Amino acid sequence: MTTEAMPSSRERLLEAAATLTYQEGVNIGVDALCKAAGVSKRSMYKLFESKDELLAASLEERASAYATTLLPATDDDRPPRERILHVFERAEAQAGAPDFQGCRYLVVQIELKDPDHPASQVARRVKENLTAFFRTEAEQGGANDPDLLARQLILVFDGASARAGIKADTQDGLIIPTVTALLDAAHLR
Amino acid sequence: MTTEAMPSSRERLLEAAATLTYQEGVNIGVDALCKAAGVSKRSMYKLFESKDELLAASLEERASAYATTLLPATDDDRPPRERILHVFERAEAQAGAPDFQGCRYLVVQIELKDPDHPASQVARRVKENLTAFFRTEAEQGGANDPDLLARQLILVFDGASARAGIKADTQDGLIIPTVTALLDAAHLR
DNA sequence: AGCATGAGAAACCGATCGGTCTCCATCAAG
DNA sequence: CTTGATGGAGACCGATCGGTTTCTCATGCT
Repeated sequence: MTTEAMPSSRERLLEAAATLTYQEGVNIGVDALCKAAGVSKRSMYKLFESKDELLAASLEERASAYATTLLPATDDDRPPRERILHVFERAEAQAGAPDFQGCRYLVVQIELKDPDHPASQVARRVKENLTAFFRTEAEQGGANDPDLLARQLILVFDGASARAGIKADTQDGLIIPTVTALLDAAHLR
Repeated sequence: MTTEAMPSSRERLLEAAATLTYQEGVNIGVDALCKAAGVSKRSMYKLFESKDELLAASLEERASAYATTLLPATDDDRPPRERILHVFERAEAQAGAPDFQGCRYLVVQIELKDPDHPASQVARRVKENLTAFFRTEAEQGGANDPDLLARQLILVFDGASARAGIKADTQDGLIIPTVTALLDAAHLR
């Protein structure tokens, strides 16, 4: 039972990195991260090569949970249209949270302008996986141009995330009609 | 003639701030800004209250040129649909530039998470003006729900900007079909 | 009991942050 | 020529950056 109650230094660092870089930006200091995690810098630098690697690892660790949250369950046998809409319903729900600042995988790529940064590479992979899901569904659903539809959907997904992150729009009643219009235009079943 | 040849310290600072914060992020140092502008810190702090105000002023100064570039000419009497598409054609052209990093007014709001930052306020106003243009055109064009269409369009606009900024998509043949689908769905003339 | 290991606290490193201040060269008015 | 205002160069301020090192102490193994 103690296995759950006491997260390791590594887990606490990953948690603090995910939370603080999301709230404060990637320029948050190593001192602040370690203090929040209750871990000394010495220990941190034994567990991770650098701050950059810590940031990348914290994104990596959340990647599967992120996919699980957004994507329909593996035994979900609804048609592609509903499976795609499911993703946007989840996204809309997330965007409604008061502390939502936009999809972390988008934000981190914008803040770190370097595409070669380890964290940027993790973020890019996460987005590519989501796009691949859209493309597969678009093919399954017989869309006119599955690749175009997938690109349109990730475009709307990231746009909604960015707009919600800067609190430019409540998004109420915005995303679903937009996605529906695109699905209709592609004649997706 | 000398009026053009020799930009003032103020102009050089605004230019350097716009260029460097766009390329390197808002965390670029004051030293670097002043060095790039060929202006001493002493002079900079006489011309501007703070780095934050310099950043805000540099965004403000580009705002009208930004609108002029994107929006159709005042004597452009094409129907709303073409006037809206004009904006996205311009945006697509900008996104194709090799050094394009996404709309600066979006990026600056994401990087400065504080909505009260003077630069964030300038950026928000610029976006609101663009949204207002979309809404006006949507009304003129008899869209089903002009407000919804305007929100959808700015959503796509920012999404495309963000995706292009992180170089996630070339955007070739993506934006125009997407916007067209939304205009059709809204039955815009 | 003795000793190696590991980790936390914190000093320390050079660099840079935003911002202020001193020094000095320039230049125009008298 | 003298004087005073201007502004550039850059030292300087305390704070913080990412990262390293020292010191200390608790733990556990033999």
